[in-house]
Amino acid sequence: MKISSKSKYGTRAVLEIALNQNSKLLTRKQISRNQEIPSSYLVNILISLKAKGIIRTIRGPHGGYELAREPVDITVFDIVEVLDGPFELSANLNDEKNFSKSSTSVSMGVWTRVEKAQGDVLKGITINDLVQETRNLYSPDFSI
Amino acid sequence: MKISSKSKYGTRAVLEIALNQNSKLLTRKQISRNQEIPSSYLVNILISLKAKGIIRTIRGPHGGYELAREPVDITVFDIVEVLDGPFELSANLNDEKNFSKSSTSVSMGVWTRVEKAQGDVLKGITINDLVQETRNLYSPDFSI
DNA sequence: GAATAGTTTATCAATTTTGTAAACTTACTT
DNA sequence: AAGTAAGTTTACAAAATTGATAAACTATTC
Repeated sequence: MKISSKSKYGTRAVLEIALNQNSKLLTRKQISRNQEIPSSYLVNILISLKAKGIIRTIRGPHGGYELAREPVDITVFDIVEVLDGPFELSANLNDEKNFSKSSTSVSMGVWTRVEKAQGDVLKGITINDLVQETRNLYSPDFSI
Repeated sequence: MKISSKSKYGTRAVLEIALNQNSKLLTRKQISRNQEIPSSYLVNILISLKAKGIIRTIRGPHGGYELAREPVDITVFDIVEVLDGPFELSANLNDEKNFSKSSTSVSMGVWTRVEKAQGDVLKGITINDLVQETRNLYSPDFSI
């Protein structure tokens, strides 16, 4: 799997929405401006995130985007899988055809292990974690 | 970082050379045939591997390729770094420009952790490991 | 010096990624 | 009900990357 800028944009967009979840809906324009993501590219990303049930929308005037689940229930893996997925381990199978050859099946095991490690890291980070980290950076705890 | 088929070809090529290291040099044609890698694509891969000191060559008739280091001293990370690198963690810095913004620097931390996890897996697997695994598959130990 | 095998360089086609545009739908407001 | 602000859908296109190929070149052996 690859983590393209689409996933990076997507993660920042969801984080942006999460950071404002108590105030109001965010419009695409606001997300685009605050996170410096091309607005017409952001369209595609938001649509995908909605389709996967990560964000929710309200149309019409005063509409916008909000989270569909609690930040603690959204992992970065969820976002990356939508935007750069599918993250299935079997993806490698199509890649290296002749896996009857033992050297091929052995090397395949390497890529499988790498993907698993990636996935584990991404599954271990929730949007809530990122919100907390961001708040800590913004107003750090200056306890001596 | 992404692991393209270039790295996959490269790993199989080095493994192929390692599996034959006691017998003789392997020509590009042999590697190409045995591992089903397009010969003219393999050229580029072998050149890169040589430049990085992973393999060594002898030119002229009866020439070919051999390992430049012991299989136990070549990790898959070495190979992937040559062919899909650079694997530097700072690569993300160019990616997400405005990292003065705290949400950006927070999300960057995610990708850094993913790359680190990937790298750790790749650094933990040597060509010697792959040779052993391949031999085990080829003539397994049938102890009841 | 002829044959073999690696080297270098340049190019090209296919794919993927990134980004844009325009017509369309929904829903609020007056 | 009309106007407007928002999200939706579809299609397309530019840019970058990847995968692959070819041809001229250099070194080495016999």
